Amino acid sequence: MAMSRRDHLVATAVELFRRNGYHATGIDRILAESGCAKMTLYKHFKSKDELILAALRRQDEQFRNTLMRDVERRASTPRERLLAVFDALGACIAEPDFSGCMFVHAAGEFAAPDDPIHAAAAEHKRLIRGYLTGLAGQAGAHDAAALARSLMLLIEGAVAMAHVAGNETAAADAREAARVLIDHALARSA
Amino acid sequence: MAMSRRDHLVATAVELFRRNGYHATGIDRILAESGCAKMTLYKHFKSKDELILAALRRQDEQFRNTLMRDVERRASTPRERLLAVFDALGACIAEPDFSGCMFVHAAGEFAAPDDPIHAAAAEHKRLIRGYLTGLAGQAGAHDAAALARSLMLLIEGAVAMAHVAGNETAAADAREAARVLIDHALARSA
DNA sequence: CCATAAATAGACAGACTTGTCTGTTTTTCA
DNA sequence: TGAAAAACAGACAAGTCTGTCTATTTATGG
Repeated sequence: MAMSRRDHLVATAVELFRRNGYHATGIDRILAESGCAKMTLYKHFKSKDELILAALRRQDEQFRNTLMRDVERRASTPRERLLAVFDALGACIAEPDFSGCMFVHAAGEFAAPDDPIHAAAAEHKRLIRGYLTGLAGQAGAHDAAALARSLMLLIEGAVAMAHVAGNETAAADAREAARVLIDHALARSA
Repeated sequence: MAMSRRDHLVATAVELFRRNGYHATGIDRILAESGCAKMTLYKHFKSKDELILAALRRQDEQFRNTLMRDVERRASTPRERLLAVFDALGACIAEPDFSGCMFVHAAGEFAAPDDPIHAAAAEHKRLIRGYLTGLAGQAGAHDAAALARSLMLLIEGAVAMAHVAGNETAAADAREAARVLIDHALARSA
């Protein structure tokens, strides 16, 4: 089954927003790249901001699904899965067109916390953190939420340093630090 | 001594770029806010991009000076100073107009790694990391660079999570994780 | 005090932006 | 096949953007 015109538009938008930013990516560019007409876009979306929101929602779902599938494929025990998150992260960062976290960039370009776009980015981060909290709980951490929060910092930091500073070792650094924090959290809980 | 017209322009640009992003902040807004004429701007800077570069350079210097002064004031031993970095970070995040890292946002809006603006952001991160490496070395870490890289991830992650997701505990979480990583690194080196 | 430099206001060009409108063509589906 | 829906191309409006230009006013330093 072929992608609907709407989906095609959103998929193109994700790629362009991810690689070039939100304000710097014009509607016309998205239309040209996707081969859609302008009226098709404005039939499906009230405004560019709505398209941005749709792009963020799509990327949120796809990213989390890919992450969870990857992690389950890579490891079977909860503790190993916490570490496998960082292997998946490393693969993501190593991709040739890696360009940082489009949610962080969205929050940067739409800085007001009550902006729906900023709020969508915030929700994405909370969902990822929730996933980590679940894994940490399964692993037997005494304070699963605290472990998840600290691992989340390593993930966000690795993405930022890899993108901004081109730090090639970011994911590996994060994995090693995560191992120490996980061991510490699980030892304390035992 | 009053600020030169040029410095005033750059200081205003820093504030507006930091709070509202780069593409979203127009030249006219900067001029209105600073009370400068357009020709004054274009006498001092060849283009908006040059003004952005000057703003990043100014913020880099000011941020690192403030950080180092704060850390030295807060603690005296190298190990305590590594932790004090996170106290300074907490104060920075708690400020009412905190709006994330303008270098990360710059890299997001100017994604090409060879863009001078992206390069300036990268250099800022390397300088901060270098500062941490120095402190880690003084603290006696066996692999000072590795400890600095992991602490850097916590810092970047805390800034991102505080800004994107409004995570109030980010700095405290980062500090606690840093304590574990520092203890681990110093124990291994002893 | 006067000459030189710097900063000013404001118009202007040209390109680019989002979003609307019209009319035609294609697709879909019954 | 034929009617209804969807997508199409492209012009257009109204606004914004950066950057240039001119002409006037303000500072400054010898």
